[in-house]
Amino acid sequence: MELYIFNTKSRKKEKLQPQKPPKVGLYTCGPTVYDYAHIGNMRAYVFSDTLRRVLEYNDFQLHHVMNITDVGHLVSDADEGEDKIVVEARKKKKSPYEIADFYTDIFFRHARKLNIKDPSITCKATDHIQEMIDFVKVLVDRGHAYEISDGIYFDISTFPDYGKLSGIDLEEQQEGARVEVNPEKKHPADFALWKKAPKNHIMQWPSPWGMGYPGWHIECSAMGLKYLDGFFDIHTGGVDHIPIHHENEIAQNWGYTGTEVVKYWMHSEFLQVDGGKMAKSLGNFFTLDDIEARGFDPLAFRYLLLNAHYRKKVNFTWEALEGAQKAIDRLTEHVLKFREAPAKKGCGPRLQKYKEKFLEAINDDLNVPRAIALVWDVLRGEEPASEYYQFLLDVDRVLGFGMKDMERKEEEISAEIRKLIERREEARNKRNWEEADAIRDQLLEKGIRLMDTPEGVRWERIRKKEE
RNA sequence: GGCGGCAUAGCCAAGUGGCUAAGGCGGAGGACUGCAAAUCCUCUAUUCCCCAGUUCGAAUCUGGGUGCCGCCUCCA
Repeated sequence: MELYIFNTKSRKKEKLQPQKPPKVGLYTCGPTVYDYAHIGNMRAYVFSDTLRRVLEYNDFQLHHVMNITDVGHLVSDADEGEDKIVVEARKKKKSPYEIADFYTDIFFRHARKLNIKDPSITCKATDHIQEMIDFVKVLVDRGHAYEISDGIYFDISTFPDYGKLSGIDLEEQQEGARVEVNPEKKHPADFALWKKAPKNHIMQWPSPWGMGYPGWHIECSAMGLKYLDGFFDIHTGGVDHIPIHHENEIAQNWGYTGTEVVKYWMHSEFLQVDGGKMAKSLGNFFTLDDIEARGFDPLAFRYLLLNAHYRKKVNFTWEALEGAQKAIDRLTEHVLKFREAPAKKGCGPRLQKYKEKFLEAINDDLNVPRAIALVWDVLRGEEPASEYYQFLLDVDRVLGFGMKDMERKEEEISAEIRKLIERREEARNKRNWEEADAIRDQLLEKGIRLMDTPEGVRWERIRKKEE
């Protein structure tokens, strides 16, 4: 079975042919850790996680590298700005390293709640300053970079293919439309490889060009080349990275190696909220903690994301999340039924069909929504049998809903509620329906829903209505 | 100003030339139940933003229109 993925560079689905099969080197542009990662950020990582899971499902040997950007992101203006982490540190009166560690921890906590697997290697920019300096030195030596008063810049005029990835024609770009261009730069699109630090800049390191700190794109090149042994089979990121960040990476990689080191570029689309951009100023800026605070399961959010293709914008609404939560709750119920089911003869051929269709879906540029539909076909269309349960566990290697560990929600209930449930049982035994129903309503008010099953009463906590 | 994307049922969304337009949520009806809940069954887009065209055949291709969104700053 062949795996096809959409390559941003060619704008086509291409058959995956890694340089050294069965190995696949995957690089993911990781988080900038000066603030909370929001649910839009998390979409990008659910995407790269899905990609790696699909690769693993196809028996590729995965080598997955992700960076942690803990330095070098300017506040606003490209030339006059200040490191975002530094600003944050100043505000909170902590060291930049403490700030970065704090948000890194939260990022991984959120990632794990979403069943995002840890990359093989996670690398921090601040741990690779020397590699970046060496990289820049080579670019300077080869004439791809030049020095001006505030730093070392890449000379894009030395790279004829600049703009190819995003299809940008440099001549037609409105130069400095939103940013003032440093007049010392040879071309407005020349970008910083190394910045000279003012004295009060907290994070700075010695370099051949004096004290300073690395430019914004160099870390991915330096660390990626180091940990992926000189070649990226696949490089992922959000679509916002295409025009600047990845374009610049390509340029500097080419300047450094004289060749293209990334074969497939893959980019995930944005998550929108209520059909528009998510922004702090609009008050629709959410983190996974917000989702949990409203009583939702992080995996409901995972379901919501996986229910849409990674190259399509997905519209986040609380109503949609409600639907996703319901879906995953029911999925859980079904999975449990299948787990408890005995073996059954004769499901082999049908099972085979499902397996083929599943592989066909995910290998068609990660069409996970189609794969999920298939799971429902099994859950709703087949008699529970252990063979199907094995199939579910198998596909869950890609979907990552944690089916193996799914359990009915058995949350803690207070003694008071337990007592009410018991009193209702007594009333029911006496066929005192009025009292029993009254207690049931009372419990519902408290967010407890009762279900009288043949095996006795069951209960579950329900989410309180929004607002 | 430049570039790009999208428009499929109340909501979230698959599908990109040809059997009956996936799936989930919601809704309706039925079974079950003391009544419910949960579960199960059935139904829920004669039609894919509009108009014109190509074609034996289009949600899918082409042209035009409308609407929405994003990017052009180191935001995934």
